[in-house]
Amino acid sequence: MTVRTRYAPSPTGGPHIGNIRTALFSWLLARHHGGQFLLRIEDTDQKRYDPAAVDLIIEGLAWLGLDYDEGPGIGGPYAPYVQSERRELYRAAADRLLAQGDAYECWCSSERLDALRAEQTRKKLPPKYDRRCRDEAGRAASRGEAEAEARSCVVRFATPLSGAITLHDAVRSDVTFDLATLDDFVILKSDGYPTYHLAYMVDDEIMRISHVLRGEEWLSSTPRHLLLYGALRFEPPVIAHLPVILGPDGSKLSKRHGATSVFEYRDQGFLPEALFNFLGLVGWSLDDKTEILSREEFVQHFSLERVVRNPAVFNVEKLAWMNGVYIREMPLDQLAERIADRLERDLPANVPRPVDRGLVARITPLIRERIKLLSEVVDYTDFFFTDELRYSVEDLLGKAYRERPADAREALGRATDAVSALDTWSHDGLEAALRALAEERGMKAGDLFSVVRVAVTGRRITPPLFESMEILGQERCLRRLREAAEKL
RNA sequence: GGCGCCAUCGUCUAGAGGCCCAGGACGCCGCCCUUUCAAGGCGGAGAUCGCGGGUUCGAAUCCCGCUGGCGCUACCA
Repeated sequence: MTVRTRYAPSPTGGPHIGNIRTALFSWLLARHHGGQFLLRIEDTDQKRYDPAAVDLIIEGLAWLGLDYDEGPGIGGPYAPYVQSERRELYRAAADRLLAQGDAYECWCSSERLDALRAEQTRKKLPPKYDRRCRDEAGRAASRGEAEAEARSCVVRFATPLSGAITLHDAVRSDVTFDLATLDDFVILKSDGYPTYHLAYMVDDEIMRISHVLRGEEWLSSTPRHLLLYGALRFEPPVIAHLPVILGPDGSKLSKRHGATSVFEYRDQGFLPEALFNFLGLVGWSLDDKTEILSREEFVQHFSLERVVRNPAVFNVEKLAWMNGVYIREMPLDQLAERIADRLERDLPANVPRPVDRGLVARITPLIRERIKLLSEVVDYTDFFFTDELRYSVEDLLGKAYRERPADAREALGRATDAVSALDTWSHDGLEAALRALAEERGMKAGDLFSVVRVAVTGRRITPPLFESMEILGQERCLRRLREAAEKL
């Protein structure tokens, strides 16, 4: 049997970190077995439909490198891959169930349903549809009312009133459900669109999906699905419910916890490689020590057996650490390219674009072990690109010269002299000259370097000073040193 | 309220009866290196394995109960 999995998001917004983890696991499973991974858009809820979402979902998958074999845009043997374009299929399935007596039309108004629910909740009873339309008489009555108001009907599945059904979940032990707790759920809405329950399985059947991976929030609706598979005579796929991803407070990860869209992480300067690695480890592990795995290693080792059952809190700090690891391990030329892209967007508007790639290439080795996120780049490097340094006198003096600005001024003056006397402008020449100066004047080398640092870069935290000065060049450094002295 | 899932350091996890008075990683704290900041090296604190009962010569690992957290309970997915 060839393994075919899919990512079937509802286009209601950008790709959520939780959904994308499910996509990642599904992709991994398919790739591990040399099978196929498909993308299918489940746009059956017109009220929440967001037309921009489909492109965002596709872009998010591409950014993470989750390529799909069939889906919108690229087609495939079971096209179309968008549910709103497949409505006759669901209608036909519903008709079959109607004909078999496994489903019935329900003409109840939403007002009646709401009132019913309210009443049940008030009495502390489980809210369930009362099956008024399940028998002929009730249905006729409801239908009369509905036609008077020109309302149409929904189709409900007729669940067995008793019995039990058990799910053999691929990551959990068997889960048994009491059918008496179920109600007759809607499979076809009054607007003619199917609900998720009907739509996904009709498509999975047609598209020959072998494994369904989804979030644990679906576990409680699985007994309905099992019933539906049976009534439709579908062979159920392997079903695996993945643990939910939690926010720091232990509730399901959502907007109020901060970033939930993969694009928010991208914009914060996370690398797709790092997010891939990190997400691959939320709910799955290789062994007792491996943290860093390449895409290929994930594909090679991934298995449903090692998916954990317990929910996981999303640990952004660890993701940031991992991002740093990826930044440090990335080949310099590749990193330089990403840094250049990032600078184009983060540098002040008056810095000419495109940024000087040669310059970026020289800077990259100086900052690569100092940054965890691409977003930190600009603060480390802006002084290479602009002469508008904004620092205060306090920054310049630092702790060492706070009480004696005159000494700082003198130090700067002597440093300027020492450095202007240099005939070769190199970092070791600079260091030798300034160390000699400190020695000669009885200054702490660190104190001297610190004033020079702020004078030349405008910042207290910078890449290595002498390398930076070498790149900046003699002329610019001298000018900045003099400007600094004038401030005192 | 009902149904269901889950339960090992703050967090992610390893652990499928003796190898565990519990291993790794992030974070945290020291020290070293050092021109700032990092990175790196070394070391440390941190979990009586939610609680209570069993089973067993022996339990984090099996069983039962409890508690807690979470999820679902829509003509949303």
